[in-house]
Amino acid sequence: MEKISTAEFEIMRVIWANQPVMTKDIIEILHQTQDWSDSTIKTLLSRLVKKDFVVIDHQSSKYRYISNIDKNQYIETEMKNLLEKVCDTTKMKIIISLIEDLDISSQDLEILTNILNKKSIQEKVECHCPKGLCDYEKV
Amino acid sequence: MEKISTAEFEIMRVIWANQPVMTKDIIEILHQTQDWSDSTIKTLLSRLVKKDFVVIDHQSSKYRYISNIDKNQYIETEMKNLLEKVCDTTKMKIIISLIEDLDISSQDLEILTNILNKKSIQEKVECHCPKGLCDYEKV
DNA sequence: TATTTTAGTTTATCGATGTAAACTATATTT
DNA sequence: AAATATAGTTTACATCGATAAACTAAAATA
Repeated sequence: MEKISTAEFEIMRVIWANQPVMTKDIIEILHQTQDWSDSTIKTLLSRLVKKDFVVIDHQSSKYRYISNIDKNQYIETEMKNLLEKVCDTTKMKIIISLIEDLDISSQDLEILTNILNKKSIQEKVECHCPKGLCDYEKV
Repeated sequence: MEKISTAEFEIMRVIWANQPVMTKDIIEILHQTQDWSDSTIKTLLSRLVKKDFVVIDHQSSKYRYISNIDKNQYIETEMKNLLEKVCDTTKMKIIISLIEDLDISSQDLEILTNILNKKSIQEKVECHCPKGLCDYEKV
């Protein structure tokens, strides 16, 4: 999958939060946090369009940008990719560490509890690492 | 923090799983999965040493490499960085999605349940996004 | 110790990313 | 329609990452 670079992500943030939005506004909003020239922002924006993360909404003969991917979906996918890099036996432990730092609403807790109740719990989770590439006993 | 690039990460995998390990073995193991020349592997290895992710274990006058960071710790940090990019109100929802795809052992379930029980649950989690940069109502 | 192995270093090329000036085109307003 | 504001494109350059050849150094072994 194409990736969104760090700088490009800052553009995406603005689009996600304000779409449909025009260049002028993107520039204005970013000037509050980034010390970038207008040109830089335009370059990044055009790269995002080229990568198809952003599309142009051509209503009323104006250029207004809208995102072509869901932010949370994108982050979730990236997180999944990271999780794939560790042994199956360790994934849940990492998730638990993340949860320790989060605020939880009663609603989310309920959803989570439901999922946990429905899940089939195993005595032991199997490691599926390729030979010579597992480290779970060593970490 | 310095980052481990995609290619470098493949070297780290081998080191984590086989440390202390010497270049020859790293090369041999990687040849099973990567179509890289020996040179490439050596270059990547030297960059990792330079970035201090890997150090040399100089026992018995041999070069043996060992990692200087914990793998799970590294992945966890990267995941935290990703989570920081979304609104506080959404973080837990993403984590829940991740959990849906994971196998859970009874032990991990117990740990998680304990943590959840101890956590103070809020009626609603507050959004702390900077003005004009939140999208939680729009996603 | 002379010869092989195995390692480590230097140098290089190519594509992606960060950053931006300059130039062209299209809307909007006068 | 002319003038101005806004947008979009081209070009550029420096740095970083992926990839690797070539060369040097240090172990291991014959």
